[in-house]
Amino acid sequence: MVETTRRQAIEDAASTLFHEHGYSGTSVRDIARAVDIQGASLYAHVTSKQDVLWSIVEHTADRFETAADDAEALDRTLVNGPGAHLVALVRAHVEVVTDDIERASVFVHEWRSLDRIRRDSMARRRDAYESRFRWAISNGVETGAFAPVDPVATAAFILTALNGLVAWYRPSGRLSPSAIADRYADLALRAVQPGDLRS
Amino acid sequence: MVETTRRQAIEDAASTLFHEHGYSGTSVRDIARAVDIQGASLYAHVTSKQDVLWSIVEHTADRFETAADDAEALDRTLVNGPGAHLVALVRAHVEVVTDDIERASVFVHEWRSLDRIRRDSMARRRDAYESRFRWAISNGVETGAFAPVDPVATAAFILTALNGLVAWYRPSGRLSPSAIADRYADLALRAVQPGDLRS
DNA sequence: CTGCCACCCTAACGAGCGTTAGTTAGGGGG
DNA sequence: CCCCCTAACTAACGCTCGTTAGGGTGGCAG
Repeated sequence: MVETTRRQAIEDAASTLFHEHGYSGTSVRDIARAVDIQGASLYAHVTSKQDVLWSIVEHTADRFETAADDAEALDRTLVNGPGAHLVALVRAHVEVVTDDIERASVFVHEWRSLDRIRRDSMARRRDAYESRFRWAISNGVETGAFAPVDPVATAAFILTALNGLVAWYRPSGRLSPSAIADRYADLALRAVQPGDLRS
Repeated sequence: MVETTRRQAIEDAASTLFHEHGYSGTSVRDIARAVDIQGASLYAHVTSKQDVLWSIVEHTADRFETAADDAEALDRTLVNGPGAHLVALVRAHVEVVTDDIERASVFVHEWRSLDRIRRDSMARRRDAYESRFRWAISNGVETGAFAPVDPVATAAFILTALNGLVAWYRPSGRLSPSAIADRYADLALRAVQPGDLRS
């Protein structure tokens, strides 16, 4: 990662540490040490520890939303059907996560450490994001393209599976990001596939 | 929750607080306050904060393993086929989570806060547990009962979806534990169902 | 040469951390 | 009546926390 600004280097270091030890488990001096600076010197670049967390979380929220926007725009749901729509959302999500697990992990787990106002605003954005999945699913259910699954539970199931990537994905692992995207898109699509179950 | 011993009350309170604010985000004095005691007085019942976490995590690990044991014993895999096996594992997991989300949540998220030795031992147990899912899946793939999915990625997908329950399940929510178990078992089974995908 | 600005330093603040030590109050059994 | 046990207390330890204040240095623009 080639840093352009000091501020960016700090956020990168903070992302790594928040990912590994959580927000509460990371001290300002830990972050400073990672960029070879005294703890107090951080405050020349940053207004507070909260501010660093917020910056990471908000930026990552933007990335997820933009990726979903692009996927939906490119895919033109109405033309390609609900299956393609769901697959596009899944692939977009996997790509954002694997492109920067550390920030994605902070986004997924540490938003609870935001102060009340910011946490509430982030909760709304997360809910709106989840609604895209709910809508894609209920749309497929209504048209008969999908099995008659519960859209809310199904969206939660799929989305938490996608977010679970942050717990096990490693760039050096066996599966490349695109291989994971393939498998996860396949699993998500199968999960809503119509037909009687052979148990 | 009717407490029998003081120690149990402390672990209950700690589970709630660890669930809400994480291990690092919870102080010994926070736990003490929740049971109406001075911070230092906790140490009459507990040897350290780590010890409380370990106790919660280990006990919950036992519960997951026992539930899976029972499910497999009751289901007699070889008789009922891989689909029933996978469904039994999924239902057992959902039941443990919904029976005590707070402890389950601590188990899922806070095991990283254990000291090295205990964390390593817990990592091994988690891996062994995940292997049950991998085995059930690869077994189904080999016999042709399931689609030719990647057992490792699929087990991770399903298991992280199940663990994701701790992020959204509330006892007062719309769906009862058994309704969730139904839906999640259905989704997991569909995800490995053979057949060409309609996208 | 001067002034500014980005950058980092040391020192310190008050609060809180996990934990130890020593003590006290109350109650049941010999 | 005394003894010990349980369960809690207060006080304090050394350390770390997030954050503020104020000062210094080096390079670039005027």
